[in-house]
Amino acid sequence: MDVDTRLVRYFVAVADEGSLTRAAQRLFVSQPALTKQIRHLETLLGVRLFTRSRLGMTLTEAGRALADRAPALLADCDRVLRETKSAASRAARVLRVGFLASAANEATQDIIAMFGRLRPGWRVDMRQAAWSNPTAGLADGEVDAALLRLPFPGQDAFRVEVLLTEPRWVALPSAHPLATRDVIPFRDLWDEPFVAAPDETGWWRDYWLATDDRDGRPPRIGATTDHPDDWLQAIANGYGIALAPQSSARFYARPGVTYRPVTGVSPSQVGIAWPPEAGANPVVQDFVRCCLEIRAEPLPPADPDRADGETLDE
Amino acid sequence: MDVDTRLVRYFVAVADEGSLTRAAQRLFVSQPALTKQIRHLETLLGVRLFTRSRLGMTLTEAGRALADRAPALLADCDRVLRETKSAASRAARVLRVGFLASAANEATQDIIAMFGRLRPGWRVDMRQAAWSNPTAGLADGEVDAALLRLPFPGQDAFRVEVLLTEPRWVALPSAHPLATRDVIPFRDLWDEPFVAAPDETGWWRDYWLATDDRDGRPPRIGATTDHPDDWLQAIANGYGIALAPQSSARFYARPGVTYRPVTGVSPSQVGIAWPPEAGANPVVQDFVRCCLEIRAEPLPPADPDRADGETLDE
DNA sequence: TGCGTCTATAACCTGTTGGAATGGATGTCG
DNA sequence: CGACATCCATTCCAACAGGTTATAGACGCA
Repeated sequence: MDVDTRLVRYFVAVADEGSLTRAAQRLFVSQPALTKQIRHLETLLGVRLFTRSRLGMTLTEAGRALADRAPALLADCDRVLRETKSAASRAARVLRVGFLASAANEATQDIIAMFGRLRPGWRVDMRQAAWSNPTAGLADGEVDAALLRLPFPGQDAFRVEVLLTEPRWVALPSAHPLATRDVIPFRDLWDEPFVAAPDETGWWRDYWLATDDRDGRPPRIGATTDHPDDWLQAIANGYGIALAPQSSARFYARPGVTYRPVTGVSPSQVGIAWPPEAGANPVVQDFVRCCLEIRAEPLPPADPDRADGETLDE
Repeated sequence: MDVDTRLVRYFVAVADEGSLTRAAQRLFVSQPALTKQIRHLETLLGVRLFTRSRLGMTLTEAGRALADRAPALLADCDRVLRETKSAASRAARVLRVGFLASAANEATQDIIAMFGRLRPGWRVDMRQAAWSNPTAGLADGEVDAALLRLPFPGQDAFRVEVLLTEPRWVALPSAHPLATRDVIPFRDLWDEPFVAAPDETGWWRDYWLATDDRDGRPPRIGATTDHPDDWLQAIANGYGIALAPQSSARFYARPGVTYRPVTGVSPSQVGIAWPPEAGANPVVQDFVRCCLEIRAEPLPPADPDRADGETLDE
């Protein structure tokens, strides 16, 4: 009795949504494909999992039994695969650290340097992730730890420590009328077109559109990008504006793009996250400890440009 | 990151056997197919799981990590699917009981009758299994409990109670020279061709060939069958002889087939088995209780033919 | 009556799986 | 030393499974 975990994930999506159509778009497959797969799962088990109606798909008792147990099963599955990949990198003495562009900053090199002293012989492999991968590879075991903007989707399944908190600013085309203002209230930006992250990032996309701070009215989308370079390009080209952490003003400075402080949006946080099972991995623990130490007492700046910007968290 | 459980099972087999070739025949696939699948799993994970050599396949550290965790994962998977199927039959008020032909006997009807009084409204669905399915569907959740000959492959994963112990006899073509003897020492049968269960039953096949009682010399196979009817037919046709529980002499009497007691082979046991998770299912518990009650005090025989044969266990 | 919202079905394309045959490297035994 | 056994890898081919688009059918609602 072999069941592809994909089938189970499909099942969970349909059970969650109560509808093939909606589940299909959440999974980025066509509705007929989902129909077939769910039927396939049912014949595989010899059990009817849903009762169909015009209103959608309702779980049968058997379906309910599976829906109750499947998420834990899938999580176990993911954990085992993560542990396997982690064992491989451990054997090679490589610590894989994922990061979203906006989550790395000046402190990162200090962290790596400190880790290097703590664990000579180990190599840190920093992997930048696209925004469509909001856990930077943590979820599928591609990395042992990740520097992320908080919150991130699925955060509850991981261990997280906050490293810093900083205000969100806005990035505008330099020619934009508001670019001359010193500080911009967010509500003045409600009707501006935004450069957004791809749909499939869900939560992440909404966070950077600040949908919570718009008083319910929907954002206008001027462009969608998946990478910092495209993002800057889109803003410079005037396709739209975007919120960004304050530190982007230094890291992603570019002619044609101007950054300005914004009032009326909550600040953003950077955190270090690692999978729960890495609690048993002393190397990951050491890396996390480096992050926390650097947070507590940043190394003395080698360069005066270094010390501006972040507000330490605590 | 979706991995078919089939891939994991393949991996476990190769890890166990330390060889693609041997694992392939255990899995009843060709060796090239296995080669491809293992490579596929490796590229899927982005991790080398084995180091290849002329001596076979050796686990890498990552492979060891996976091999340590995979069996539990697969067991969880099977359990969840079993529970799903079980929920379905429970909702329909059906108790599914599997049995191997030779494990059902006169007591079975008494058990069902007793269960019927204990659980009115419930239906017992008795499902005879082929010998190629030595757990009678217990392993893949097709049944809630099973009447089996002991021991059976994978027995440790289930709860088992012994119901009766009876000697093994031999079934011969009536025209066979030995058919005139009252009792036959097993060693007189060592060189006879046997009608055996299919290869893939492994343990089960060996048990009924009594390979343990042959002093190391290999059995001769005259024919292979997967079902009682074929089995009787093969014996009647003279393709070979076979060991069988004493009670077969009554249940599988047929012109052209003669049963005789045999000395020098261990007796056979019948047991009731159920999955550990069914401990939470009172209906399964009731059925097991019926089995044990009938074992302890068989109902008074309605027919004089009924009481011969079995030796009660304890 | 026409529209929107569901699921089911049909026709089609492609990638993957599995089988048989074969190759190549390496030991082993007479 | 040569024949043979034992591994894994490769190639070629047939079958199938999974995906897509387009469309049908059922139903409630304005």
